[in-house]
Amino acid sequence: MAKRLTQQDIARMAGVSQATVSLVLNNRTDSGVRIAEETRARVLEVIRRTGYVANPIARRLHDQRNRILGVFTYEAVFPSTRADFYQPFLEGIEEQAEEAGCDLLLFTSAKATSGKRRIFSDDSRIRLADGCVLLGRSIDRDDLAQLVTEAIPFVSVGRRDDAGGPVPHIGADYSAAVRDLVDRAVALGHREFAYVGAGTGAESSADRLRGFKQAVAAHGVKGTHVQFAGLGQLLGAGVTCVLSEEVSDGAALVLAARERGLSVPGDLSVLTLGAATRPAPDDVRLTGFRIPRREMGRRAVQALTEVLEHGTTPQELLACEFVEGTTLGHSTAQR
Amino acid sequence: MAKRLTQQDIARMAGVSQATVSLVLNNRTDSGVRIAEETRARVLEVIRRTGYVANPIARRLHDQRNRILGVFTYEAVFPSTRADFYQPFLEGIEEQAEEAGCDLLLFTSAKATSGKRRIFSDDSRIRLADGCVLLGRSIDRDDLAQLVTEAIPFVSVGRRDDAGGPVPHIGADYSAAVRDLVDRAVALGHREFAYVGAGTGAESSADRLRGFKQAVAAHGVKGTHVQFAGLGQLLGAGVTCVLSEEVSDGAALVLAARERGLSVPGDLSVLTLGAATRPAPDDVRLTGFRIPRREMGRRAVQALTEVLEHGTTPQELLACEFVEGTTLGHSTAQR
DNA sequence: TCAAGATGCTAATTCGAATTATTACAGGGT
DNA sequence: ACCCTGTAATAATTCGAATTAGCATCTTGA
Repeated sequence: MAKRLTQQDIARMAGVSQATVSLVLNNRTDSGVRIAEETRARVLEVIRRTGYVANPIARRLHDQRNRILGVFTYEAVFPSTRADFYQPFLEGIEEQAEEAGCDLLLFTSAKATSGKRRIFSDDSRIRLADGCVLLGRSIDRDDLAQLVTEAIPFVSVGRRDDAGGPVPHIGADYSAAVRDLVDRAVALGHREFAYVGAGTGAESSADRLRGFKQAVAAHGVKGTHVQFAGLGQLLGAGVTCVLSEEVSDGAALVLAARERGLSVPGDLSVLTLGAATRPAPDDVRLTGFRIPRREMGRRAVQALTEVLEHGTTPQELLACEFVEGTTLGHSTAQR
Repeated sequence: MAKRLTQQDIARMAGVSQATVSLVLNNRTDSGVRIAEETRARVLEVIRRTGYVANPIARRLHDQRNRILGVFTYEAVFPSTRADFYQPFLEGIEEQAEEAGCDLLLFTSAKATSGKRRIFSDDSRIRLADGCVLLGRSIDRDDLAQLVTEAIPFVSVGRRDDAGGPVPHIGADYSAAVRDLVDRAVALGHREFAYVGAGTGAESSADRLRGFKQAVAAHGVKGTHVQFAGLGQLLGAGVTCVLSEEVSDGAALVLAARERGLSVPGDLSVLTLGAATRPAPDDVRLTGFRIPRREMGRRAVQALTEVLEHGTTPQELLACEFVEGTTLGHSTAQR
């Protein structure tokens, strides 16, 4: 196995110094650098003959930039059970990284005792990358705080509360999206709402519930929040419009209603708030909104670039697009 | 932007020399190297506090080991149109990398003029990783040859012909899998076969066709090869069993036959050879074989480890598993 | 003829970590 | 006082390329 050629080798063959080879290679013609045409040709000829290519490692060492962007997730991203959730984000991330000429480093080595990955373990490799994109429904508070205090350049995909300082993020404006849904439902005559879902824990859940509460307050209508809900309780409470955090829960409600001989949206409207931690049946076309996952991925990488270049703390919420399904209709409840 | 910490910085903080930090970091306790427990603890404490991680670039410049494995594909892997193909491979790769404690570097930066990625461009970053897994139906011959001549540690997922030397690979034994299918069909009375598909170009295609030709020759039965085939031509030629390289083509043949009022496998048997470059309808349960994609990914990473440790050139073909569908039956052709 | 200026190239340094050779210092034995 | 042996840490060098300062050499112009 022939050892890889170095600039020193080329220099010897061309009878010049290593510095000259470097200058010729980088075509440096600017201030104070001059190489005789004859010499330049001679060096280029040797390079051509040998097929020499500069060692990118050495080059990067000098440039102080690895052009590597890290992607951290608490779990493997490729298994098909996770793919539905991660893929759109990663698609955007990959796209933008490609545009920026950066490679993506997946922190597959991050393994903790419990099986779940941790950003900071005994031998954290997070700093391998120039910066890092964080992906996941919720992110460990301590990890976040440490990222902030250690001033590691990173951007979270998804809004995050402060953790010992503002957390750079590109999120989805769930709050506005939910308000919009309530607005539409109110316009269709609905006055009795229910929010089904955690509404707490992850920021994304809290944001949705907050939007819900703001909207019902603004319209002066009735809105209740339940973590889990059977169809019976909801109907018994006089609810005419249900907002379900989880897509699959919403779909289940629709199916349950139909089994009871009820019409959706004739007797009950069901809206979904886009959370898809579980696979959902695709035969129910729920009305709700689309989370701009791919765009979030793209913007996160762009934001990370800004962090790296200017040390800023970008925070942005992207709008969710209304999705016209078949599960929102006029309220039929008597006033 | 906060500059990245160096060993020098750690050394200053701990009141020792850079060399000491390096020794502590690498836990060097072998011949002639001694660090007092007290000093070691002090250094480790600073490292822990700062979250310092060695610059992979510098590290790699000196020796060669990052615990970073590269993954090269000629196209983006996350878009949903590609995901079906890449995902199972990547799942295996990720799994094994996690086990090996390595991070994965996706070469998203590799961009060429034509839009299609190239392994070796002006500024190839392939050497950033310890080694590299190559993924794709077909891989550029020149790229392969250069990998071999430059002695870059890599393993191809999928068998590859020699390219200026043997190419390390973990492939699927398409040849044997196709022979097995023909064997089964012959046992059911089939004597007139047709192979539909490229049968050339990518090694995976050539292997399938080769297996087909070997099998029909061994059984002394009739076998023709057509790139594309209409159902009419096949039936007109007396074919009773069709082997379709592409899953979607096979499915299309089945649907076409049924539209003509023919029974599959009553009047015609259709086998698929597992190539899935296009999405296929999932309502046709084709008989054929399963390509062990995930296992190939796993083995490829294992093989890469061997390459890195022993400089070997592993070549292995994994068996494909027979898939009992509903499209292979007894031949009804008169003898 | 000599200083000023242009030209062409190279020596030396830098990047960050790993490694080898070497130094500094303690205590023990004679 | 002297040498010897451990012990603990550091100085110096290496990897390959990029860059800056600077050294020769050759023209000019007065």
